[in-house]
Amino acid sequence: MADRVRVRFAPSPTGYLHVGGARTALFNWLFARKHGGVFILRIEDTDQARSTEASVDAIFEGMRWLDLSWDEGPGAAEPHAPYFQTERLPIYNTYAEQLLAADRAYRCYLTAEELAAKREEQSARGEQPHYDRSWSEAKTATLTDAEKASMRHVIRFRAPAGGTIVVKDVLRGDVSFDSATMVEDYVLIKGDGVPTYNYAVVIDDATMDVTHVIRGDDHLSNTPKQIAVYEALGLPVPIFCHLPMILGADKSKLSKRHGTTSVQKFRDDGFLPEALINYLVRLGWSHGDQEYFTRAEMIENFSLEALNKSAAVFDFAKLEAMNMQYLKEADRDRLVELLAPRWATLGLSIEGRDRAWLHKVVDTLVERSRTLVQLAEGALFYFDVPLAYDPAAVEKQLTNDGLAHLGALRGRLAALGTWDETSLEALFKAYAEEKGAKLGQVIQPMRVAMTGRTNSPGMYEVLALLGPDLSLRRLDAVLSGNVVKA
RNA sequence: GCCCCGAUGGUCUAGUGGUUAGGACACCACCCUUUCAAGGUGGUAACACGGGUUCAAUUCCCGUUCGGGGUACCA
Repeated sequence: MADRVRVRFAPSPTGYLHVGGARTALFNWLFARKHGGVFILRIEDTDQARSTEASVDAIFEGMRWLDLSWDEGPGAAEPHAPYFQTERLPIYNTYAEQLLAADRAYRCYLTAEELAAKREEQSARGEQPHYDRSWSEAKTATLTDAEKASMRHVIRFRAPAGGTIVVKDVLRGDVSFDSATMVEDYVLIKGDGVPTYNYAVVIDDATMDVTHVIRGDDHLSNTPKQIAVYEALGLPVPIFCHLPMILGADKSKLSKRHGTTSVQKFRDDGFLPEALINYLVRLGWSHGDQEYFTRAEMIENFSLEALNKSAAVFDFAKLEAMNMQYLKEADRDRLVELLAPRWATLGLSIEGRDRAWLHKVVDTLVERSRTLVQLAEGALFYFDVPLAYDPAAVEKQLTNDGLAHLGALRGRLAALGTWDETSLEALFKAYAEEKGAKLGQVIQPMRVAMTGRTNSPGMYEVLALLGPDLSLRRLDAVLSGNVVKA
């Protein structure tokens, strides 16, 4: 076995990149980086019916977005090519032949229908459905060579007669399984010549010199089956680390019905990749009380031993809170870049807009937005577009009194020499004092006139960013009753 | 059914054979305040249960309960 750490992420391309998979990839990636090891990406596409090319692309795209680069695999170095299981069929066959020759595997000519029928009978008799090992002995003698060659069959593993198989797991310690009950004569190569997961994963990890298998908890129970194959082949067994699962609010395995689980969807929903990564790394791993980590800090402090053993419930609210913190600290130019296409979809163009103006717009919105979506939508009123006035806001603030204030303010604003926050603040305060009104009584109607809503960033900064022209036009529209509610 | 894993506030978690059981999110209150946020301060809230071991168990052991996973020609 290689003395250098070699780990892998081996997703099945049967959908988008799931956050659970992303976290598994992240832990593998961190472990590799921490130990100067190699991070491999392998595509487990043996499920012909469900695997799609689009999913493969989604995995690449998701990994790249999260900045989880792989050292070996598609598009990277390929010393152990190929990295798609469906392209490795000859390799699985070579080892299967070896197993066959050593009588650690045998061909089973039972058809899927016959198998199903037997299972049904067993259930009817109150037994647990199981393969009865009917082809375990040299029954092939009853078949001619021609028949053997032409008949569709599977290759089954000849499970060890008995004994205990111990899975050495970094997190759970030594987990013992009784091989008599846990390892049956399971299918290695399916009737269509494609290997099953439990077999392919062994051959791949062994031939790719994987030293540590870091994967989801759901694979722990299958590990003894895999170890039995390593042993039958005399291959070195890697070190295992089974990660706790990620659950939904109802404590069942996290799935679509609990909310977003696709990495791409999180991106589309306006999350920053570093926020998702930071949230994910804290799901099952911790370093004291620290909540926020830079990539360098994660690598620096990561260790398998510090992983948590119990499953974790995915908390969307906490992810959002983290995203807001990352949004606040994000480079403003980068945010503008990310926002531009979103604004474009909303019909807003930043063409010709001053960079400083855009930065200021983002500044006023960033601490009241949990996602880029909220940020993009929240900026609508800053652009010269017709506003959709919130009916409740209009009713509450554009009253006779409110309108009267706005009317009185109109002239003063038009006459304002320097249109900036300081001057605007002075103007409003002087006016309110003069009228003996509370600031809120004059600012709230103004807010509704300028933004169509009762809540917004500070009024002075909003007006300053709107500029005198647009501000006055909106004021006039409201004063003339030209208000479109929505 | 059988096998395996797990259990600290609602959620993510820190932690210890003797602690006022700590932090974060969420929630509540107050402060700030032109609204909404953000920010600040404070608060409600947890060691699943039963047995052991021990001077002392949240911590170690066993059992129970509950949760999760596996038991495919899915991965």
